[in-house]
Amino acid sequence: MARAGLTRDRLIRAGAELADRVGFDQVTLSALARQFEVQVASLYAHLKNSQDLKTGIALLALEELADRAADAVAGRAGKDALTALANVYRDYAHEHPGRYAAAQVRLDPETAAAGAGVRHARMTRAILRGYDLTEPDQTHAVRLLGSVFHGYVTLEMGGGFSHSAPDTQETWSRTLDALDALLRNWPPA
Amino acid sequence: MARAGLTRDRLIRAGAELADRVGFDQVTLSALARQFEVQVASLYAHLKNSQDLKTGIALLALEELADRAADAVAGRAGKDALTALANVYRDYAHEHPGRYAAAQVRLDPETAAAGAGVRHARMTRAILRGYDLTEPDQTHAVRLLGSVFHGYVTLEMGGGFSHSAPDTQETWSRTLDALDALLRNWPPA
DNA sequence: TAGTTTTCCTAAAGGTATGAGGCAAATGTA
DNA sequence: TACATTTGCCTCATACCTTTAGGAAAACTA
Repeated sequence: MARAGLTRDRLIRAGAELADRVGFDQVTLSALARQFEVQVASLYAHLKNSQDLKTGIALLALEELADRAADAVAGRAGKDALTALANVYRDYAHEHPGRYAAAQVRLDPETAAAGAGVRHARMTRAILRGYDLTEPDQTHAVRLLGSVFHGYVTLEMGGGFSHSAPDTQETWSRTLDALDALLRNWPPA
Repeated sequence: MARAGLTRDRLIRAGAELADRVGFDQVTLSALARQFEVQVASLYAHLKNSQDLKTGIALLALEELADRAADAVAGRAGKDALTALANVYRDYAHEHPGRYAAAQVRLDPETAAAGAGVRHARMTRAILRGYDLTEPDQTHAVRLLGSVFHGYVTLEMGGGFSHSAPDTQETWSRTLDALDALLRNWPPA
C-alpha cells in the first residue's frame, strides 16, 4: 500500500485550508483523514489528538498574521502604520475566516507564550511610537486597538453589521480616522 | 415511570447554566439528559435538535443582556450612560461566560431579527443622543462601540491581556474615558 | 370511564475520537 | 544484495454524541 506522505506540518496546513473552506468548528480528524484517503487512526502518529490539530492551526494562523503585520508596518508610521496594521487583520480574516477563527482559541499560557502572540503585541506597540503616549497609557492604547480590531472584524464577519445602511467599508475607514484622532488626543487621567 | 417535567424553556435554561459551568462548547444533549435523568431521545420532543438548543441559549442570553442594558441606560445620559452600558456587557460576560459565548453564535437572519439583537443596536444608539453626532457618523459610532465592547470583553476573558502590568480594570476605565473623549470630539469626514 | 394527547422509553444507525497491536514499506547496515 | 530496524499506515475495538422510528404509560378531555 502506497504511503500518503503524512506529516504533522502537512496535516496542519491541510487542516487550515479545510477550516477556511468549511469553518473551523467543522475541522475534524475524520474529515482530514478522508481528504488524505487514510484511516483516522493513522493521524495519531503525527498528531497527539484532535485538540493538537486545532492548536496547531491556531499557531500557524498567528504566525502568518504576524508575518503580514511585520511587513505592513515596516517603513510606516503614524496613521499610515495604523491603517496598514488594521487592514492586515481585517483582510486576513476575510481571506482566511477559518484560520482567523482558529487564532481566537484559548491557548494555555506556555503555548501562547511560545507562539507569535507576543509579536502581535509588540507590533501594536510599535505603531504607538508615532503618537505621544507614555506608560501606562501606551498599554491601555494597545489593548484598545486590539479590542477594536478584533471586535470589528468579528462582528463584521458574524453579520452583526449586515442590515447596513452605510456600508462596512465606510465605517471601517471612519473608525480608523477616529482611532487616529483619539491617539493624537489621548485624554489625560 | 415518573415524569421529569421537561419543557423547552426548562431545558434551555438548564443548558444555559450548563454552559456557564462547563463552557458553551461542552453543552450537549447527552449532558442535559443526564442532568434530568432522562434518555437523550426524550429531549427531541422539546427540542428540534442540538442546534436548536444552542440557538435557544443564544436568544436567551441576548434577551437577558438587553434587559440589563435597558435597565442600565434608563435615566442616564452621556458618559454616565456609556459607562453603564459598557459595564453591563462586561459584567454579564464575567458572570455568565457560557451564555456570553452563546450570544456570539451566528444566527440566520430571520432568527436574529426576531431576537433581541435590534434592541441592542437601539440602546447603543440611544446613548449617542448625549453626544453631538448625526448620520452617518452615528451609525459608525454605534459600530465602533459595539466593536470595542465585544472585542475588549472577548480578549480579556480569553486571557489576551493576561500578562497584565496595568490591571484590566484600569484599562477598562481608561478605555471608557477615551471613548467618551472620542465621541465628544468625533473627527469630521 | 374511554379516547386522545403528551411524555418518556427502547432500539438502532451513523459520525467522531482515541487506544492497542500488527504488517509492510522505507531506510539503514553488512 | 540480503538482512535488520524503524516508521507509516492499517485493522480492530471502545466509547461518546446525535438523530430517527415506533411503542407504552401517564395525564388531560369529554
